[in-house]
Amino acid sequence: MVTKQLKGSAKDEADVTRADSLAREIFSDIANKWALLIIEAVGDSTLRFTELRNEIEGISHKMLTQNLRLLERNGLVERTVHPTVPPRVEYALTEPGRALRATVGGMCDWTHRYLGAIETARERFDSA
Amino acid sequence: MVTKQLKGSAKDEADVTRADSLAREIFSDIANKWALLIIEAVGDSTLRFTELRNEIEGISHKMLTQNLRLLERNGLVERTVHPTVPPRVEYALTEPGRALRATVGGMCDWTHRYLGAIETARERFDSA
DNA sequence: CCGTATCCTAATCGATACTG
DNA sequence: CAGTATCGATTAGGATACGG
Repeated sequence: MVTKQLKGSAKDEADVTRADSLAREIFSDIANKWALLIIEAVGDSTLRFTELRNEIEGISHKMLTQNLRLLERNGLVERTVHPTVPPRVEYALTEPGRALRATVGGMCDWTHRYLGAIETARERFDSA
Repeated sequence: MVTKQLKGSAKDEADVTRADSLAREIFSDIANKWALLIIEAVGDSTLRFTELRNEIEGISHKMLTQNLRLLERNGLVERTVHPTVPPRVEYALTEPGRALRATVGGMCDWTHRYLGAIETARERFDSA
């Protein structure tokens, strides 16, 4: 259960408690706008920093590096530096990254599928 | 493409541009830790405010109401007020909400599935 | 080209108190 | 019980500048 974590620490449950806490931590790392958009943007490609920046509308230099580091740390993204000058740095999804990408793709599909329904819901809500 | 939005407004592309911008807006609403955890927590149940609060470890009163409003506004969650005293307010997923829940469930499964791999990746990363 | 660091503003969040 | 409002404190995030 990702919705639960850190609970009391009866010695027998110490491990599952730790796992829950870790699960939540990972979930919190991943479940944010920029991280998910990056995963979606990389997809099956191998992209350079600047290419990613152009691919993801509105992301700042800082947010991109920050989230790429985060994804790299959690092993979702692999970073390859080509020691040329000027440097060439490429990003690609790892196996875990591609696995997550499947569900992120689902979220994107969902967004488009329900776009109209959501717009209507918003209008109803806002006029109340 | 959820990764793109607001682009230039050549009159022919005005509609798709608007749709992209809306898609991104919705995606940003939804792709946050608390919103996703709430969706996961509600699931197929009908839960009261306090039940939800207990279900989601670490969420504050404020974050819960705030995100419930957000989900309600976007038509993912249905709010039912029973005019008793004390009041009884129940939350359940709508059809769009349940559809999204499927993919959120996928994210949670993913988290548990790759827990070990991620922990290892982190250790490697942190010792560098 | 890519990354880090700094500064500064805006947004987030928790705690608390108050209403129906 | 559920919701709103307010207030500090923390953090996120953009802009900029500089180094490899």
